[in-house]
Amino acid sequence: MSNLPQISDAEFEVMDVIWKYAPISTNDITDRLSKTKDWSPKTIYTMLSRLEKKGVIVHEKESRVFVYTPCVKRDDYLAAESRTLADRFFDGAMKQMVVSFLDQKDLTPEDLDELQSILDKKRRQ
Amino acid sequence: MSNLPQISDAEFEVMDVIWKYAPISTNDITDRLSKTKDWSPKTIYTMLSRLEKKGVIVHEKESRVFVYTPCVKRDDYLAAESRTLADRFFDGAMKQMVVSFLDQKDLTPEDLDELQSILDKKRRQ
DNA sequence: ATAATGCTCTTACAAATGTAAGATATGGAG
DNA sequence: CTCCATATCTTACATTTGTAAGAGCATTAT
Repeated sequence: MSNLPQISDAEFEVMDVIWKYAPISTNDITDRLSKTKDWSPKTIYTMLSRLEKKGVIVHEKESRVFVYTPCVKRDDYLAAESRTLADRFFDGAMKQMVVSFLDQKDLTPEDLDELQSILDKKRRQ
Repeated sequence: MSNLPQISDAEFEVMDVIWKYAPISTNDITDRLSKTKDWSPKTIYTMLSRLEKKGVIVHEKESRVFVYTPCVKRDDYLAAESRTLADRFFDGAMKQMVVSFLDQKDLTPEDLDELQSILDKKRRQ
């Protein structure tokens, strides 16, 4: 589980639906995705094969359709991606990265308050 | 500055040297990179052209060699990348992302203490 | 039983990326 | 003034990604 394969932007979108709704059939996947994306079902099928080839999802035949399940956890992916970001920008120092995020404009004072209390709890554990 | 072009993994490595040492000549770039990477100088030259075509660096001719300077800030890139990550994994909520980072194993109790005090300072501002 | 429908499989093709070789131009050595 | 070293420019080619069309096969409607 430590060496997750690279998945592309478009593949991620598909993956994300699977993470949310698995086990989920091809048709349900295309239905969900067509709400936000303008992709042909054929395109989505290509993504599914590629994801399966990369080993991050598997399918089972349920009656006559395919039903997909992820083989890697979303959290593991997130962890891998954040480590990559930390490696690139902070020489691997997670803490430094978090510090830099605290500086970013996206956080309101209320957010900071909330973070503070979460941190408090966490330190007490 | 809001719409930064996509730069690839390999391009990023080159970019990072330029961010650190600009203004820097082609040769100095290849020298620096050859310490960590096993790339032909030709390969690095290709990266440089692509980065320049993408508009993230510029060069000046200094006597007979090229000297490169970035046109985008590393911090802006970091901000863009972290926003992308937050969009993907937390529907754009930076705060949620920071919270999830606090949960990650990479942070020691000392890190947490330090974060706490940084947060304290920031909230007081 | 056969045709139509609708899944899945195979193939396609352009753009981006990783990786670099060969061609060309130019400043400095002789 | 000519040649060479070396830096830059052009071209190349395999792989990955975005995007999908067409072929093949199985199930259902007639």
